[in-house]
Amino acid sequence: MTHDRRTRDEIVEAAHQLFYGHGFGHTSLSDIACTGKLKKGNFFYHFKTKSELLIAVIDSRLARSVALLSQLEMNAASPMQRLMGFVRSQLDDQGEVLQHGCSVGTLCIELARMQSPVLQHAREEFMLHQHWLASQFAEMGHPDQGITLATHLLVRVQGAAIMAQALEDPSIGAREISSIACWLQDLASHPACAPPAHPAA
Amino acid sequence: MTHDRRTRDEIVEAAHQLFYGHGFGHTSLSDIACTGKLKKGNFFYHFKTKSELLIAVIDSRLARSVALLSQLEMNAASPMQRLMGFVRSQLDDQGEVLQHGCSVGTLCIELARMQSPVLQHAREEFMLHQHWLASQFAEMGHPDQGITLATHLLVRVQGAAIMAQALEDPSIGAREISSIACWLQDLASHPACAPPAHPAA
DNA sequence: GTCTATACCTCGATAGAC
DNA sequence: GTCTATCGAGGTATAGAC
Repeated sequence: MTHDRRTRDEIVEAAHQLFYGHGFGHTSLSDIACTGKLKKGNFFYHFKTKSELLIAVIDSRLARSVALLSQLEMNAASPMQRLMGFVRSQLDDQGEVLQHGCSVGTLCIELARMQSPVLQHAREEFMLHQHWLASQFAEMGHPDQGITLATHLLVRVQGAAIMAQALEDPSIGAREISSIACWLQDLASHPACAPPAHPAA
Repeated sequence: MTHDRRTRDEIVEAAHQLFYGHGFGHTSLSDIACTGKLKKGNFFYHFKTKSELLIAVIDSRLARSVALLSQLEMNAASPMQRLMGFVRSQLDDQGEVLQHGCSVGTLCIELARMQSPVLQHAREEFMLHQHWLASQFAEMGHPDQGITLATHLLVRVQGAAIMAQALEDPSIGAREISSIACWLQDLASHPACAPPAHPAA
């Protein structure tokens, strides 16, 4: 039972790494088997299909995201600090995002193109981020535009991740961090009712 | 000879559509054969490998991009109008980009994950856009920051395309167009030597 | 629970008739 | 130049011994 659970988690972790680095479609069960100690034929004791394995991977990512966000809330006092903490966690020079792209974004794109029903589940991580960011913007004094501003922030983070990966230039991440910081500064100094200069509709 | 060329072009066009909509890896030669009149086994008279077909598709896309950019130069008088013309061409509500993502961005991501040598070729379209945009920014009075500003613009466009596709919400494109318009307005009203408020490093 | 062996499929690519 | 037939590799998934 417990042993069951542990090897299952090991499979999920190995799959997470490979799906992230090479994509879902281009990762075979043999690839996953190679990294671990298990043989290929044994996956189907733990998961009925490859898609079910993917769902488990997404669940594990969601749990990580929840942990990250709550850690940001504990470590940063102001909404502005929390927002910048989020941005840095995504676009850190050392992080994987600039190298492999954002795991959520790239997965969603791949699943959308495959017309996979799992897309809906993968999307939940985006929405988790979106609503957390929106609540930070609300606390900053922009309750009505929370979702809009959150989406705009995600647009920038995703765009930076793509361009950094496509052009193999991690400095794009650092530059976008600075740019976002400027934007948030502007936003914070605006009164709540006035339309903010930038991501307004 | 001429007939040769025409069926070849038809294959390239069909492949372009399918690679765009479903990705390179998830499009089989059988899929391409289904849309056209040719049988599968016949591809290899026109292309030695599937990768070679991909290169031909990229070449055709590059030609289209060149045509688009020169058309923008003809139709718009000011750099600002040209920049906005570019942004609209990418994020137009009717366009394919919001539905399928940007063809360049999604292809680069997929090829990077496959560690395909063709990535370098696919990247050329990004660089074409990047340098054209940079020259527009230079003409607007920001010659030193041309590439930086161009990259930032691409970050936003790519990000909007990803988020629109991932969340299946095309309105993200329209909102990002407005946001970029505001940013460019700000930029235009700044003197060349002063650091612009937003995408500065 | 983990292994080996294998069924069954689809893919990219080749061979050779026409 | 286009067709049919087919090969070999590699994929997901299953069966059954241990």
